[in-house]
Order: sequence, then structure tokens, then C-alpha cells
Amino acid sequence: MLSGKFAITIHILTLLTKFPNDFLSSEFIAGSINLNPVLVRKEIANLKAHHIVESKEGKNGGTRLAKNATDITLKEIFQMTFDTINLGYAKNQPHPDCPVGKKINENLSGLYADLNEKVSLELKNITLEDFSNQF
Amino acid sequence: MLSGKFAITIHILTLLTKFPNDFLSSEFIAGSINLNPVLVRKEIANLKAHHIVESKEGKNGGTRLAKNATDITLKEIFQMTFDTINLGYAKNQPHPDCPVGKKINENLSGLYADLNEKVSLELKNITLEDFSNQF
DNA sequence: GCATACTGTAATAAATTATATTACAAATAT
DNA sequence: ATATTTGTAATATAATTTATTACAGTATGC
Repeated sequence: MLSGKFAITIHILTLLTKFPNDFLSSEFIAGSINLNPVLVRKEIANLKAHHIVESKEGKNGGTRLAKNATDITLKEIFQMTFDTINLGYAKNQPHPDCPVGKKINENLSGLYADLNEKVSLELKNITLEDFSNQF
Repeated sequence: MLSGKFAITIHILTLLTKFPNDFLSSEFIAGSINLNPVLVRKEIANLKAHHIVESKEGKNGGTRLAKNATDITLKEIFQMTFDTINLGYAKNQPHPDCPVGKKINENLSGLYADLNEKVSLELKNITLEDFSNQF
């Protein structure tokens, strides 16, 4: 899955916030991000599934916000584009007979869950409107 | 660079903490992580550069902690294995003539710096000793 | 001093993941 | 009708991560 998911999604949403009365095409959005339009449409599909935007098919179609930018927090966007804050895991299954190997992933998960909470707390206080106002 | 860097490094350090009197070989450590020994040695090189561990070459050589586990915080480990908390950037340079494209990366960086601070604050309070005691 | 068991590091290969492209059916405005 | 756009699948390319091979250098202990 797209690793720039969060960044791409927030870029899309910022554009939609800046043009609240227009249906923006994936082509137009892709031009600003400099990304393939198909990938933009994929992220829009995700946003639609979460009822954050709505699209219109056909000529002059496109996408716009489905709710007010003041009612969307970065926490929501984070949650729909990122599992959790995560400093990574070693790729292979660690050795199950080693006391450390046996529990390392569990303990890392615990740590990451902790970090995730701090980050979520922070993101909950920033609305899409706040973020967009910086532009 | 290794994306499991943090996890691998903390795994290595936990092992060293559990066997504080031994020089552990990269082969032994690699067995617990289930990772190629060369990659273990690479992470150890990084740890050595930060004076957290010391190694002995030659027969019966290996690596051990160079300071007490109570004096190493997860923040240090985080900093030496991860640049910053980071929810990602779109891969390509965004369009410079678009007001959003022009500033998106700057604004994302600002946000990430903010998150980074929260995470660092949390990690500063956890020592390697604390982490190791969970095993 | 010689065999052995390590570290250190470079070079290359293989695997995985991320992004881009192509293609086309379905929808809708004019 | 035609043009434009979404939606989505299939496939290709590029980038990144991890693994492997190779070997020089170093300490240990016989």
C-alpha cells in the first residue's frame, strides 16, 4: 500500500478545502501532487468509504468535501491512511526459543501502541481547516 | 537503509543487556533476530559510532554494552535509527505554482516535527533497562 | 607460528514494496 | 451523440530492503 498515503490524502483534502464549491477532477489534483491520477482516485475511494468526500461521475464530474473542514481532524485522516505509529519490526520471525526473540514483537507492539496514543492525542486537536489555513 | 533498523537495534541491545558479561557474536545475535549476520554487524557499527557498545575482533570476539542499560534511553536509540516520526511524503516534487503544492511539504514537516517532539518526550522516559525488564 | 573464529566492509543479487501506466466499462453534462 | 470524467483491474517499472558472497584484518589458544 502507498507509503505516501497520508501525505497524498492530506494534499487532496487541502485542495478540496481550498475550493469548497467545485468538484475537482483527479487529473487536476494529480497535477498539484505530481502523481498518477489513478493513484489519486484510489485515495479518493478510501476517503469516500469514510464519507469524507463525495464524487460525481461523468463529464464535469469530480470530488468535493462531504463535510465541513472544521469537522474533520487529522486524527481521522491518520487512522484511515496509517495503521499505527510504528518504528518498524524486523522482517523475519524471530527465534521462538530465545527469551528475547519470543517476546520482542509483543513488546515492540506495546511500545508503539503507547506512542500511537500520544500522536493521536496531538492529531485530534488539529482540524483540516487548521491545516489548510497555513496555505 | 534498513527499515527495521530500530527494531533490530533494540533487539540487539536487549540481548546485550541480558548477557552483560559476555561478548556476543553477530552470528548468535543474528540467530535470535533471524537476520543475516552482516546486517547485525552493520547495526552494531552504528551503535559503536555512538559509543553505546564496544566490540572485540578475532576469535572469541563479539560485542557488549559500553555503558549501563540504565543510562541508555529509547530516545537515543530512536534518534540513531530513525530520522523523525514521519507519516510520509508524496514521492514526487509537487507542482510549484499551486499554492498548496508549493507549501505542502513544508507544512507536513512542521506537523511531523510536532509529533516527533511528543514521541521523543515519551521515549526519553524509557531506559533500555526498563525495556529489557519486560522479558 | 598456525589454525580457528571472529569483526569489518564492499559488492552484488534477490525479494519486496511502491508507484506508474494502460486499458476500458460505466456515468453524465451539454 | 460526443466528450469528459470516475472506477477499477491488470500489468509494468522503479525504488527500496534484505540476503548473500567474498575476503582482508585481528585476536585467541594450542
